[in-house]
Amino acid sequence: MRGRSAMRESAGAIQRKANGMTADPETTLRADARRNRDQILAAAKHIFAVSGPEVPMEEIARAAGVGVGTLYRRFPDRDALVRAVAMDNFERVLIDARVIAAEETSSWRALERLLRQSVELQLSVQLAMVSHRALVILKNDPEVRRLRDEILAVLDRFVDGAKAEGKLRDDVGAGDIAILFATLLRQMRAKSPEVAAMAARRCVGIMIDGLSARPGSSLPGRPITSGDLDPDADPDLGSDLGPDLGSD
Amino acid sequence: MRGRSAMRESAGAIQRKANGMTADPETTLRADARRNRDQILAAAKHIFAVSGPEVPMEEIARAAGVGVGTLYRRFPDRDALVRAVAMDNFERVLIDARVIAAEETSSWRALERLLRQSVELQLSVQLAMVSHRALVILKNDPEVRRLRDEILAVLDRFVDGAKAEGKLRDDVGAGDIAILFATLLRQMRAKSPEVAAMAARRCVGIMIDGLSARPGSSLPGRPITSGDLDPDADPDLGSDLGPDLGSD
DNA sequence: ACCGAAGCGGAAGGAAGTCGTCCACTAGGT
DNA sequence: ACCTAGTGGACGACTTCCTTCCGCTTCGGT
Repeated sequence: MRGRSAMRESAGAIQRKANGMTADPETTLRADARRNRDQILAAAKHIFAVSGPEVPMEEIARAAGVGVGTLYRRFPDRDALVRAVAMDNFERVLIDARVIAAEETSSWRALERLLRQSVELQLSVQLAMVSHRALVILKNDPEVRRLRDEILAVLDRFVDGAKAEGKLRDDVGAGDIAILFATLLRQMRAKSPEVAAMAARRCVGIMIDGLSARPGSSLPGRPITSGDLDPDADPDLGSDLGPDLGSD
Repeated sequence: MRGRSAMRESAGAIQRKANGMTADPETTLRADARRNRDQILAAAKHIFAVSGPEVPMEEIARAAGVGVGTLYRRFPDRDALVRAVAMDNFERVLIDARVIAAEETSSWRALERLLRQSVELQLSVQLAMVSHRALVILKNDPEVRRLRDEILAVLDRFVDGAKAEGKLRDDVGAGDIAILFATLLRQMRAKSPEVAAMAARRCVGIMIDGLSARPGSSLPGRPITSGDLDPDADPDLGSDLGPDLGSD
Protein backbone atom coordinates (compact mmCIF):
# COMPACT_ATOMS: atom_id res chain seq x y z
CA MET A 1 0.00 0.00 0.00
CA ARG A 2 2.31 2.68 -1.13
CA GLY A 3 0.37 4.70 -3.67
CA ARG A 4 -0.84 7.95 -2.29
CA SER A 5 -1.92 11.25 -3.64
CA ALA A 6 0.45 13.82 -2.36
CA MET A 7 1.64 14.97 -5.68
CA ARG A 8 0.74 18.62 -5.66
CA GLU A 9 3.81 18.89 -3.57
CA SER A 10 6.91 18.23 -5.57
CA ALA A 11 7.54 21.29 -7.66
CA GLY A 12 7.66 24.05 -5.13
CA ALA A 13 9.60 22.13 -2.57
CA ILE A 14 12.87 22.03 -4.40
CA GLN A 15 12.80 25.66 -5.18
CA ARG A 16 12.13 26.50 -1.59
CA LYS A 17 15.13 24.56 -0.51
CA ALA A 18 17.27 26.27 -3.08
CA ASN A 19 16.24 29.42 -1.35
CA GLY A 20 18.66 28.10 1.15
CA MET A 21 17.88 28.02 4.79
CA THR A 22 18.35 24.51 6.07
CA ALA A 23 19.88 22.42 3.36
CA ASP A 24 21.22 19.77 5.71
CA PRO A 25 18.41 17.29 5.99
CA GLU A 26 17.42 16.84 2.39
CA THR A 27 20.54 16.77 0.35
CA THR A 28 21.80 13.63 2.01
CA LEU A 29 18.51 11.82 1.61
CA ARG A 30 18.00 8.99 -0.76
CA ALA A 31 15.37 9.62 -3.42
CA ASP A 32 13.01 7.13 -1.88
CA ALA A 33 13.38 8.57 1.57
CA ARG A 34 12.90 12.05 0.31
CA ARG A 35 9.62 11.12 -1.27
CA ASN A 36 8.42 9.59 1.94
CA ARG A 37 9.41 12.64 3.85
CA ASP A 38 7.33 14.82 1.61
CA GLN A 39 4.38 12.49 1.92
CA ILE A 40 4.63 12.58 5.66
CA LEU A 41 4.69 16.33 5.63
CA ALA A 42 1.70 16.53 3.35
CA ALA A 43 -0.28 14.02 5.36
CA ALA A 44 0.60 15.68 8.63
CA LYS A 45 -0.44 19.03 7.31
CA HIS A 46 -3.77 17.70 6.24
CA ILE A 47 -4.45 15.79 9.41
CA PHE A 48 -3.30 18.59 11.68
CA ALA A 49 -5.65 20.91 9.90
CA VAL A 50 -8.54 18.54 10.39
CA SER A 51 -7.92 17.14 13.83
CA GLY A 52 -5.43 19.33 15.58
CA PRO A 53 -1.79 18.75 16.39
CA GLU A 54 -2.28 15.93 18.85
CA VAL A 55 -3.47 13.10 16.72
CA PRO A 56 -1.66 9.80 17.18
CA MET A 57 1.54 9.59 15.23
CA GLU A 58 0.47 6.26 13.85
CA GLU A 59 -2.46 7.87 12.12
CA ILE A 60 -0.23 10.32 10.37
CA ALA A 61 2.05 7.53 9.33
CA ARG A 62 -0.83 5.54 7.94
CA ALA A 63 -2.17 8.50 6.02
CA ALA A 64 1.27 9.04 4.56
CA GLY A 65 1.51 5.40 3.58
CA VAL A 66 4.55 4.73 5.73
CA GLY A 67 5.29 2.98 8.97
CA VAL A 68 5.66 4.66 12.30
CA GLY A 69 9.32 3.85 12.33
CA THR A 70 9.89 5.86 9.20
CA LEU A 71 8.10 8.80 10.63
CA TYR A 72 10.16 8.74 13.78
CA ARG A 73 13.35 8.38 11.82
CA ARG A 74 12.60 11.56 9.92
CA PHE A 75 11.15 13.56 12.75
CA PRO A 76 12.51 12.60 16.15
CA ASP A 77 9.37 13.61 17.98
CA ARG A 78 6.03 15.27 17.52
CA ASP A 79 7.38 18.73 18.09
CA ALA A 80 9.78 18.39 15.23
CA LEU A 81 6.96 17.37 12.97
CA VAL A 82 4.76 20.24 14.04
CA ARG A 83 7.60 22.61 13.46
CA ALA A 84 8.31 21.26 10.03
CA VAL A 85 4.67 21.47 9.03
CA ALA A 86 4.41 25.00 10.28
CA MET A 87 7.53 26.08 8.46
CA ASP A 88 6.28 24.57 5.27
CA ASN A 89 2.91 26.23 5.57
CA PHE A 90 4.26 29.58 6.50
CA GLU A 91 6.69 29.53 3.65
CA ARG A 92 3.95 28.71 1.26
CA VAL A 93 1.72 31.48 2.49
CA LEU A 94 4.54 33.96 2.43
CA ILE A 95 5.41 33.06 -1.12
CA ASP A 96 1.81 33.40 -2.16
CA ALA A 97 1.51 36.71 -0.43
CA ARG A 98 4.55 38.03 -2.23
CA VAL A 99 3.35 36.86 -5.58
CA ILE A 100 0.07 38.56 -4.95
CA ALA A 101 1.77 41.71 -3.79
CA ALA A 102 3.76 41.79 -7.00
CA GLU A 103 0.82 41.13 -9.27
CA GLU A 104 -1.95 43.23 -7.80
CA THR A 105 -1.90 46.96 -7.91
CA SER A 106 -4.84 47.41 -5.56
CA SER A 107 -4.19 46.53 -1.95
CA TRP A 108 -7.81 45.66 -1.42
CA ARG A 109 -7.78 43.22 -4.26
CA ALA A 110 -4.54 41.79 -2.97
CA LEU A 111 -6.04 41.32 0.45
CA GLU A 112 -9.13 39.73 -0.94
CA ARG A 113 -7.15 37.36 -3.08
CA LEU A 114 -4.90 36.37 -0.23
CA LEU A 115 -7.82 35.58 1.99
CA ARG A 116 -9.62 33.56 -0.60
CA GLN A 117 -6.54 31.58 -1.36
CA SER A 118 -5.96 30.85 2.26
CA VAL A 119 -9.10 28.80 2.26
CA GLU A 120 -7.78 26.57 -0.43
CA LEU A 121 -4.56 25.85 1.37
CA GLN A 122 -6.58 25.05 4.41
CA LEU A 123 -3.88 25.83 6.67
CA SER A 124 -1.38 26.97 9.08
CA VAL A 125 -2.62 30.26 10.27
CA GLN A 126 -4.98 28.28 12.37
CA LEU A 127 -2.24 26.01 13.52
CA ALA A 128 -0.39 28.95 14.90
CA MET A 129 -3.31 30.78 16.34
CA VAL A 130 -5.95 28.32 17.35
CA SER A 131 -4.05 25.48 18.91
CA HIS A 132 -2.53 26.17 22.22
CA ARG A 133 -0.19 23.24 22.11
CA ALA A 134 1.10 24.17 18.72
CA LEU A 135 1.51 27.74 19.79
CA VAL A 136 3.76 26.71 22.61
CA ILE A 137 5.87 24.60 20.36
CA LEU A 138 6.23 27.21 17.68
CA LYS A 139 6.85 30.13 19.92
CA ASN A 140 10.19 28.76 20.91
CA ASP A 141 11.40 28.42 17.37
CA PRO A 142 12.86 31.70 16.17
CA GLU A 143 12.85 30.56 12.58
CA VAL A 144 9.15 29.90 12.61
CA ARG A 145 8.51 33.07 14.43
CA ARG A 146 10.41 35.09 11.92
CA LEU A 147 8.33 33.68 9.10
CA ARG A 148 5.14 34.36 10.94
CA ASP A 149 6.13 37.93 11.57
CA GLU A 150 6.98 38.41 7.95
CA ILE A 151 3.56 37.22 6.93
CA LEU A 152 1.93 39.53 9.40
CA ALA A 153 4.03 42.36 8.04
CA VAL A 154 2.74 41.74 4.55
CA LEU A 155 -0.78 41.53 5.88
CA ASP A 156 -0.26 44.83 7.64
CA ARG A 157 0.80 46.44 4.40
CA PHE A 158 -2.24 45.12 2.60
CA VAL A 159 -4.50 46.34 5.34
CA ASP A 160 -3.03 49.80 5.41
CA GLY A 161 -3.11 50.07 1.66
CA ALA A 162 -6.68 48.88 1.38
CA LYS A 163 -7.76 51.37 4.00
CA ALA A 164 -6.03 54.15 2.12
CA GLU A 165 -7.88 53.08 -0.99
CA GLY A 166 -11.12 53.38 0.90
CA LYS A 167 -11.99 49.81 0.20
CA LEU A 168 -11.39 48.34 3.61
CA ARG A 169 -13.35 49.58 6.57
CA ASP A 170 -11.33 51.82 8.78
CA ASP A 171 -12.19 50.25 12.07
CA VAL A 172 -10.43 46.94 11.58
CA GLY A 173 -6.80 46.01 12.03
CA ALA A 174 -4.69 43.20 10.69
CA GLY A 175 -5.31 41.34 13.92
CA ASP A 176 -9.05 41.40 13.36
CA ILE A 177 -8.58 39.85 10.01
CA ALA A 178 -6.11 37.28 11.16
CA ILE A 179 -8.34 36.18 14.01
CA LEU A 180 -11.37 36.14 11.83
CA PHE A 181 -9.80 33.90 9.30
CA ALA A 182 -7.92 31.70 11.66
CA THR A 183 -11.22 30.98 13.33
CA LEU A 184 -13.14 30.60 10.16
CA LEU A 185 -10.76 28.15 8.64
CA ARG A 186 -11.28 25.51 11.22
CA GLN A 187 -12.97 22.53 9.86
CA MET A 188 -16.69 22.74 9.67
CA ARG A 189 -19.10 19.92 9.94
CA ALA A 190 -22.15 19.58 7.82
CA LYS A 191 -24.20 16.99 6.08
CA SER A 192 -21.29 16.10 3.86
CA PRO A 193 -17.74 17.14 3.14
CA GLU A 194 -18.94 18.79 -0.05
CA VAL A 195 -21.35 20.98 1.83
CA ALA A 196 -18.65 21.79 4.35
CA ALA A 197 -16.22 22.81 1.64
CA MET A 198 -18.80 24.98 0.00
CA ALA A 199 -19.69 26.47 3.35
CA ALA A 200 -16.10 27.46 3.93
CA ARG A 201 -15.92 29.37 0.67
CA ARG A 202 -19.22 31.02 1.34
CA CYS A 203 -18.22 32.05 4.81
CA VAL A 204 -15.12 33.72 3.46
CA GLY A 205 -17.22 35.52 0.90
CA ILE A 206 -19.51 36.83 3.57
CA MET A 207 -16.58 37.92 5.66
CA ILE A 208 -15.00 39.81 2.82
CA ASP A 209 -18.24 41.62 2.22
CA GLY A 210 -18.36 42.45 5.88
CA LEU A 211 -14.85 43.84 5.70
CA SER A 212 -15.34 46.14 2.78
CA ALA A 213 -15.77 49.79 3.56
CA ARG A 214 -19.28 50.96 3.99
CA PRO A 215 -20.87 53.82 5.83
CA GLY A 216 -23.25 53.30 8.66
CA SER A 217 -21.88 50.35 10.55
CA SER A 218 -19.26 50.31 13.23
CA LEU A 219 -17.60 47.77 15.45
CA PRO A 220 -17.24 47.65 19.20
CA GLY A 221 -13.87 48.04 20.85
CA ARG A 222 -10.77 49.13 19.02
CA PRO A 223 -9.03 47.70 15.98
CA ILE A 224 -7.02 44.62 16.82
CA THR A 225 -3.53 44.90 15.50
CA SER A 226 -1.11 42.20 14.58
CA GLY A 227 0.69 43.00 17.79
CA ASP A 228 -2.34 41.95 19.77
CA LEU A 229 -1.88 38.43 18.55
CA ASP A 230 1.36 37.84 20.35
CA PRO A 231 0.92 36.04 23.58
CA ASP A 232 4.22 37.28 24.84
CA ALA A 233 3.53 35.83 28.21
CA ASP A 234 5.98 33.16 29.21
CA PRO A 235 8.08 31.23 26.79
CA ASP A 236 8.01 28.08 28.84
CA LEU A 237 4.93 25.96 28.77
CA GLY A 238 3.79 25.37 32.32
CA SER A 239 0.71 23.18 31.89
CA ASP A 240 -1.31 24.31 28.98
CA LEU A 241 -4.80 23.54 30.09
CA GLY A 242 -4.90 23.24 33.79
CA PRO A 243 -4.45 26.49 35.62
CA ASP A 244 -6.52 29.06 33.81
CA LEU A 245 -9.81 27.45 34.66
CA GLY A 246 -10.45 29.30 37.82
CA SER A 247 -10.60 32.56 35.94
CA ASP A 248 -14.34 32.76 36.37
CA MET B 1 -15.53 3.53 24.84
CA ARG B 2 -16.56 3.37 28.40
CA GLY B 3 -20.07 4.72 28.48
CA ARG B 4 -21.50 2.08 26.28
CA SER B 5 -19.72 -0.83 27.78
CA ALA B 6 -22.33 -1.27 30.43
CA MET B 7 -25.32 -0.08 28.49
CA ARG B 8 -25.92 2.13 25.59
CA GLU B 9 -28.01 4.46 27.61
CA SER B 10 -28.08 4.22 31.31
CA ALA B 11 -31.42 3.09 32.54
CA GLY B 12 -31.37 5.85 35.09
CA ALA B 13 -31.26 8.55 32.48
CA ILE B 14 -34.30 7.22 30.74
CA GLN B 15 -36.17 6.91 33.96
CA ARG B 16 -35.41 10.46 34.88
CA LYS B 17 -36.73 11.64 31.58
CA ALA B 18 -39.92 9.66 31.96
CA ASN B 19 -40.54 11.26 35.29
CA GLY B 20 -40.16 14.67 33.82
CA MET B 21 -36.80 16.29 34.03
CA THR B 22 -37.76 19.31 35.99
CA ALA B 23 -39.59 17.60 38.79
CA ASP B 24 -37.41 14.74 39.82
CA PRO B 25 -33.90 16.08 40.36
CA GLU B 26 -34.85 19.29 42.04
CA THR B 27 -37.54 18.37 44.48
CA THR B 28 -35.82 15.37 45.95
CA LEU B 29 -32.48 17.06 46.30
CA ARG B 30 -31.17 18.54 49.44
CA ALA B 31 -30.49 22.26 49.25
CA ASP B 32 -26.72 22.04 49.07
CA ALA B 33 -26.88 19.15 46.66
CA ARG B 34 -29.03 21.18 44.39
CA ARG B 35 -26.60 24.06 44.51
CA ASN B 36 -23.77 21.76 43.62
CA ARG B 37 -25.69 20.35 40.74
CA ASP B 38 -26.20 23.80 39.30
CA GLN B 39 -22.55 24.63 39.73
CA ILE B 40 -21.56 21.49 37.93
CA LEU B 41 -23.86 22.33 35.07
CA ALA B 42 -22.50 25.84 34.82
CA ALA B 43 -18.91 24.72 34.97
CA ALA B 44 -19.47 21.99 32.43
CA LYS B 45 -21.11 24.41 30.06
CA HIS B 46 -18.22 26.79 30.30
CA ILE B 47 -15.57 24.14 29.92
CA PHE B 48 -17.32 22.33 27.12
CA ALA B 49 -17.52 25.58 25.25
CA VAL B 50 -13.84 26.20 25.69
CA SER B 51 -12.31 22.78 25.40
CA GLY B 52 -14.88 20.51 23.84
CA PRO B 53 -16.97 17.75 25.30
CA GLU B 54 -14.13 15.39 26.08
CA VAL B 55 -12.30 17.13 28.82
CA PRO B 56 -11.51 15.03 31.88
CA MET B 57 -14.37 14.78 34.30
CA GLU B 58 -12.07 15.75 37.10
CA GLU B 59 -11.43 19.08 35.50
CA ILE B 60 -15.10 19.83 35.38
CA ALA B 61 -15.47 18.80 38.98
CA ARG B 62 -12.61 21.03 40.04
CA ALA B 63 -14.00 23.99 38.16
CA ALA B 64 -17.34 23.42 39.85
CA GLY B 65 -15.67 23.27 43.22
CA VAL B 66 -16.81 19.74 43.96
CA GLY B 67 -15.25 16.32 44.05
CA VAL B 68 -15.42 13.83 41.26
CA GLY B 69 -17.62 11.59 43.32
CA THR B 70 -20.27 14.27 43.52
CA LEU B 71 -20.24 14.76 39.83
CA TYR B 72 -20.71 11.08 39.18
CA ARG B 73 -23.51 10.82 41.66
CA ARG B 74 -25.42 13.51 39.86
CA PHE B 75 -24.62 12.47 36.32
CA PRO B 76 -24.00 8.77 35.95
CA ASP B 77 -21.70 9.20 32.97
CA ARG B 78 -20.36 11.76 30.58
CA ASP B 79 -23.21 11.36 28.17
CA ALA B 80 -25.71 12.31 30.80
CA LEU B 81 -23.74 15.44 31.55
CA VAL B 82 -23.45 16.42 27.93
CA ARG B 83 -27.16 15.90 27.50
CA ALA B 84 -28.01 18.00 30.50
CA VAL B 85 -25.76 20.83 29.35
CA ALA B 86 -27.18 20.75 25.87
CA MET B 87 -30.74 20.80 27.12
CA ASP B 88 -29.98 23.73 29.33
CA ASN B 89 -28.31 25.67 26.56
CA PHE B 90 -30.90 24.96 23.97
CA GLU B 91 -33.69 25.94 26.28
CA ARG B 92 -31.97 29.20 27.02
CA VAL B 93 -31.44 30.03 23.39
CA LEU B 94 -34.95 29.10 22.48
CA ILE B 95 -36.37 31.29 25.18
CA ASP B 96 -34.22 34.17 24.03
CA ALA B 97 -35.26 33.64 20.45
CA ARG B 98 -38.91 33.73 21.39
CA VAL B 99 -38.53 36.86 23.43
CA ILE B 100 -36.80 38.49 20.53
CA ALA B 101 -39.43 37.32 18.10
CA ALA B 102 -42.10 38.83 20.29
CA GLU B 103 -40.34 42.13 20.78
CA GLU B 104 -38.93 42.92 17.37
CA THR B 105 -41.10 43.81 14.45
CA SER B 106 -38.32 43.62 11.90
CA SER B 107 -37.01 40.15 11.13
CA TRP B 108 -33.65 41.52 10.24
CA ARG B 109 -33.31 43.24 13.53
CA ALA B 110 -34.48 40.13 15.28
CA LEU B 111 -31.87 38.08 13.49
CA GLU B 112 -29.18 40.57 14.26
CA ARG B 113 -30.08 40.67 17.90
CA LEU B 114 -30.22 36.92 18.18
CA LEU B 115 -26.80 36.56 16.67
CA ARG B 116 -25.23 39.18 18.86
CA GLN B 117 -26.73 37.69 21.95
CA SER B 118 -25.51 34.27 21.04
CA VAL B 119 -22.01 35.49 21.50
CA GLU B 120 -22.70 36.44 25.05
CA LEU B 121 -24.08 33.07 25.96
CA GLN B 122 -21.04 31.52 24.43
CA LEU B 123 -22.83 28.52 23.65
CA SER B 124 -24.48 25.42 22.53
CA VAL B 125 -24.92 25.83 18.86
CA GLN B 126 -21.32 24.96 18.57
CA LEU B 127 -21.73 22.01 20.83
CA ALA B 128 -24.31 20.60 18.53
CA MET B 129 -22.66 21.46 15.29
CA VAL B 130 -18.96 21.47 15.75
CA SER B 131 -18.27 18.47 17.90
CA HIS B 132 -18.74 15.13 16.33
CA ARG B 133 -18.78 13.29 19.60
CA ALA B 134 -21.42 15.52 21.06
CA LEU B 135 -23.44 15.30 17.93
CA VAL B 136 -23.60 11.56 18.21
CA ILE B 137 -24.66 11.72 21.81
CA LEU B 138 -27.32 14.32 21.25
CA LYS B 139 -28.74 12.88 18.11
CA ASN B 140 -30.06 9.92 20.02
CA ASP B 141 -31.98 12.06 22.42
CA PRO B 142 -35.33 13.03 20.96
CA GLU B 143 -35.86 15.68 23.57
CA VAL B 144 -32.68 17.50 22.66
CA ARG B 145 -33.34 17.07 19.03
CA ARG B 146 -36.76 18.56 19.30
CA LEU B 147 -35.35 21.65 20.97
CA ARG B 148 -32.68 22.00 18.35
CA ASP B 149 -35.19 21.75 15.56
CA GLU B 150 -37.36 24.34 17.18
CA ILE B 151 -34.46 26.74 17.33
CA LEU B 152 -33.65 26.13 13.71
CA ALA B 153 -37.27 26.72 12.85
CA VAL B 154 -37.18 30.11 14.52
CA LEU B 155 -33.97 30.90 12.72
CA ASP B 156 -35.57 29.91 9.46
CA ARG B 157 -38.42 32.30 10.07
CA PHE B 158 -36.05 35.13 10.85
CA VAL B 159 -34.06 34.44 7.74
CA ASP B 160 -37.06 34.30 5.47
CA GLY B 161 -38.50 37.43 6.99
CA ALA B 162 -35.26 39.35 6.75
CA LYS B 163 -34.91 38.41 3.12
CA ALA B 164 -38.43 39.58 2.42
CA GLU B 165 -37.57 42.87 4.06
CA GLY B 166 -34.64 43.20 1.72
CA LYS B 167 -32.22 43.46 4.59
CA LEU B 168 -30.63 40.03 4.38
CA ARG B 169 -28.81 39.03 1.24
CA ASP B 170 -30.78 36.61 -0.83
CA ASP B 171 -28.07 34.12 -1.46
CA VAL B 172 -27.72 32.80 2.07
CA GLY B 173 -29.77 30.24 3.94
CA ALA B 174 -30.25 29.53 7.61
CA GLY B 175 -27.60 26.85 7.32
CA ASP B 176 -25.04 29.39 6.15
CA ILE B 177 -25.72 31.48 9.17
CA ALA B 178 -25.73 28.60 11.59
CA ILE B 179 -22.43 27.30 10.29
CA LEU B 180 -20.90 30.72 10.27
CA PHE B 181 -21.81 31.31 13.87
CA ALA B 182 -21.07 27.88 15.12
CA THR B 183 -17.61 28.28 13.66
CA LEU B 184 -17.15 31.81 14.79
CA LEU B 185 -18.09 31.14 18.35
CA ARG B 186 -15.30 28.75 18.97
CA GLN B 187 -12.84 30.06 21.36
CA MET B 188 -10.30 32.42 19.97
CA ARG B 189 -6.84 32.95 21.21
CA ALA B 190 -5.18 36.28 21.45
CA LYS B 191 -2.85 38.20 23.65
CA SER B 192 -5.34 38.13 26.47
CA PRO B 193 -8.84 36.94 27.25
CA GLU B 194 -10.02 40.52 27.03
CA VAL B 195 -8.76 40.89 23.52
CA ALA B 196 -10.30 37.55 22.61
CA ALA B 197 -13.66 38.57 23.96
CA MET B 198 -13.52 41.82 22.09
CA ALA B 199 -12.46 39.99 18.97
CA ALA B 200 -15.49 37.74 19.19
CA ARG B 201 -17.86 40.68 19.29
CA ARG B 202 -16.06 42.36 16.44
CA CYS B 203 -16.12 39.25 14.33
CA VAL B 204 -19.83 38.98 14.74
CA GLY B 205 -20.21 42.59 13.77
CA ILE B 206 -18.21 42.09 10.62
CA MET B 207 -20.22 39.05 9.82
CA ILE B 208 -23.51 40.79 10.22
CA ASP B 209 -22.31 43.47 7.86
CA GLY B 210 -21.36 40.77 5.43
CA LEU B 211 -24.81 39.29 5.67
CA SER B 212 -26.77 42.43 5.05
CA ALA B 213 -28.21 42.84 1.60
CA ARG B 214 -26.08 44.73 -0.84
CA PRO B 215 -25.83 44.74 -4.59
CA GLY B 216 -22.71 43.68 -6.37
CA SER B 217 -21.43 40.76 -4.40
CA SER B 218 -22.39 37.15 -4.68
CA LEU B 219 -21.42 33.89 -3.09
CA PRO B 220 -20.28 30.64 -4.64
CA GLY B 221 -22.46 27.54 -4.49
CA ARG B 222 -26.03 27.53 -3.32
CA PRO B 223 -27.62 28.70 -0.09
CA ILE B 224 -27.11 26.22 2.70
CA THR B 225 -30.37 25.42 4.40
CA SER B 226 -30.98 24.21 7.89
CA GLY B 227 -31.63 20.80 6.40
CA ASP B 228 -28.07 20.68 5.18
CA LEU B 229 -26.88 20.61 8.74
CA ASP B 230 -28.33 17.25 9.60
CA PRO B 231 -25.87 14.47 9.25
CA ASP B 232 -28.60 11.93 8.84
CA ALA B 233 -26.10 9.16 8.43
CA ASP B 234 -26.05 6.34 10.91
CA PRO B 235 -26.71 7.11 14.51
CA ASP B 236 -24.08 5.01 16.19
CA LEU B 237 -20.76 6.06 14.82
CA GLY B 238 -19.19 8.28 12.30
CA SER B 239 -16.65 5.85 10.99
CA ASP B 240 -15.94 7.99 7.98
CA LEU B 241 -12.88 9.45 9.60
CA GLY B 242 -11.68 6.24 11.08
CA PRO B 243 -11.09 6.51 14.78
CA ASP B 244 -12.95 9.48 16.03
CA LEU B 245 -10.39 12.11 16.43
CA GLY B 246 -10.75 14.00 19.61
CA SER B 247 -9.96 17.21 17.93
CA ASP B 248 -11.56 19.25 20.62
C1' DA C 1 -28.60 20.64 70.61
C1' DC C 2 -28.90 16.18 68.73
C1' DC C 3 -29.28 12.52 65.45
C1' DG C 4 -30.03 9.95 61.27
C1' DA C 5 -29.29 10.04 56.77
C1' DA C 6 -28.10 12.29 52.54
C1' DG C 7 -24.23 14.11 50.60
C1' DC C 8 -19.31 14.88 50.00
C1' DG C 9 -14.27 14.47 48.49
C1' DG C 10 -10.60 12.28 46.71
C1' DA C 11 -7.49 8.09 46.83
C1' DA C 12 -6.96 3.94 44.29
C1' DG C 13 -7.80 0.08 41.16
C1' DG C 14 -8.17 -0.82 36.49
C1' DA C 15 -8.76 -0.05 31.45
C1' DA C 16 -7.45 2.23 27.24
C1' DG C 17 -4.51 4.23 24.30
C1' DT C 18 -0.01 6.34 22.88
C1' DC C 19 4.88 6.74 22.55
C1' DG C 20 9.11 5.69 20.68
C1' DT C 21 12.51 1.79 20.15
C1' DC C 22 14.35 -2.16 17.99
C1' DC C 23 15.39 -5.48 14.57
C1' DA C 24 14.64 -8.51 10.70
C1' DC C 25 13.96 -7.27 6.11
C1' DT C 26 13.70 -4.46 1.39
C1' DA C 27 15.41 -1.94 -2.26
C1' DG C 28 18.25 2.22 -4.02
C1' DG C 29 22.83 3.40 -5.81
C1' DT C 30 27.24 2.46 -7.84
C1' DA D 1 25.72 -7.80 -7.24
C1' DC D 2 26.74 -5.97 -3.13
C1' DC D 3 26.43 -2.80 0.66
C1' DT D 4 24.02 0.10 3.35
C1' DA D 5 20.47 3.58 3.97
C1' DG D 6 15.93 2.98 4.59
C1' DT D 7 11.57 0.55 6.07
C1' DG D 8 7.55 -1.26 8.76
C1' DG D 9 5.23 -2.58 12.58
C1' DA D 10 5.24 -5.48 16.95
C1' DC D 11 6.12 -4.47 21.71
C1' DG D 12 6.96 -3.00 26.60
C1' DA D 13 6.73 1.16 29.38
C1' DC D 14 4.17 4.81 30.44
C1' DT D 15 0.59 8.25 30.86
C1' DT D 16 -4.06 9.55 31.30
C1' DC D 17 -8.66 9.06 32.41
C1' DC D 18 -12.78 6.59 34.25
C1' DT D 19 -15.27 5.02 37.95
C1' DT D 20 -16.00 3.02 42.45
C1' DC D 21 -15.76 3.04 47.31
C1' DC D 22 -15.66 4.50 52.03
C1' DG D 23 -14.78 7.39 56.02
C1' DC D 24 -16.04 12.02 57.11
C1' DT D 25 -19.15 16.30 56.82
C1' DT D 26 -23.28 18.81 56.62
C1' DC D 27 -28.29 19.29 56.34
C1' DG D 28 -32.76 19.40 58.28
C1' DG D 29 -36.17 17.93 61.32
C1' DT D 30 -37.33 17.42 66.28
